[in-house]
Amino acid sequence: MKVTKAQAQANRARIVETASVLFRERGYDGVGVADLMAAAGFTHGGFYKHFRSKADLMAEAAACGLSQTLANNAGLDLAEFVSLYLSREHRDARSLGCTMAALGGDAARQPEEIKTTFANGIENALAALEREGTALDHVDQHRVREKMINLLAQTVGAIVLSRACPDDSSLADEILEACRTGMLASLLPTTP
Amino acid sequence: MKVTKAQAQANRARIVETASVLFRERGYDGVGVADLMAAAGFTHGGFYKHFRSKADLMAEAAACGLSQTLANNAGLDLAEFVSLYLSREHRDARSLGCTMAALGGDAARQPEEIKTTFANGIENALAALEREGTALDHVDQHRVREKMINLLAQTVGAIVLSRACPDDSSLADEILEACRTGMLASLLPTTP
DNA sequence: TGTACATCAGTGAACGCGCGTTCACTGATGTAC
DNA sequence: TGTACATCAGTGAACGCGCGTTCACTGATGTAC
Repeated sequence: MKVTKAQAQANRARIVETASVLFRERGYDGVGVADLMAAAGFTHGGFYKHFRSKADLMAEAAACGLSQTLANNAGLDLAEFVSLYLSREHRDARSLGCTMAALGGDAARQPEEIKTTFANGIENALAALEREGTALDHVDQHRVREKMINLLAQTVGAIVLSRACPDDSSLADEILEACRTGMLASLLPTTP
Repeated sequence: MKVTKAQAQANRARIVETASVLFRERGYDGVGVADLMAAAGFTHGGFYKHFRSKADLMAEAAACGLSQTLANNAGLDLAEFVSLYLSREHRDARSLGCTMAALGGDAARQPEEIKTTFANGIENALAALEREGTALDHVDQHRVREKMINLLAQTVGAIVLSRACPDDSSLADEILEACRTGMLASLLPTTP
């Protein structure tokens, strides 16, 4: 049952994408190689024709998820980004949402290779945010990067905390609302 | 080898405390019942004399860790809290640091019981922060809770992101610094 | 262009291992008299 | 207060199970002639 080179490459990419989704949904330890391969439409044995180990795939899936997160939010201005990111829809769609929020906590316990991947993902996210922040002329241009780090930390933290609450929890919604309100206000010119 | 009632109760408490530390260090899936009991100074068989299941212990350990976090930061004003929370020392001491930051991401994938425990922990943290925020008379008193949610989300998010970076990463330190600076500034009376 | 053969992506059984959990047992504690 | 017995926290071997990984095999693909 060999397959064309192009097909094999496409299959490999499908495994990585499937993994990036399943890991966000269930965590690195919550997805087995067999689960993963079945979800991608294969049997588990073929896994090692594509990857040296599960850890190797984890690193690739993290890179895939992080760049997908970046692409999902491309072209948004800061207010649009904050509104979408801090929506109930994003919070409830862990498997398709931000990889930093879904797996950032797990990354801390993973090998250096995965942490490096996350650091690159954070840098890329900051670069995109800084581009938008620079466009706001009422923001102190010497502090754009600092402000964008504040913004990223608060949005990621808000999603993490909101998801840690029970599904029907009013606190979960309040966290999103408070951070949305607070951050949108901080993006406006100061009106004393 | 029976043991006095008081001793048994103390042993049980030691298991819960040990668990709350190990879980923060390695995550819920990274600590086995046998590991845990050995770390607490017992053999694994006795575990089920104290707990119905590992999941039961996880909920108790979460409550223990969350209230320990609260106690650790009791009596600090907001500026002191921010400075300590966003220190490298706290970031690097996962096993003794904030449970929300260490396990908040994992809580999202845990049963409702654990999420309820986390929601209570978040509420308690907010209550403590609100008490301090109310003391600052330059803060709009109608928005104290909102501001404290912003503060908690940003501090937790900063630790999560900083820990996701490689150990020697300058980005990891930059995140802490930027959030410390930004938040301490936001706690001062506005000077336009 | 057609034929013969090597390659290798994908299959599915099997591997050792560590997990959560159970269980028969031990022996000091706590209790009944 | 002293003796006999039931209790039960803690022990350590054993359980089934699912994990990551390996392997012999299959058969279409890709290549050499």
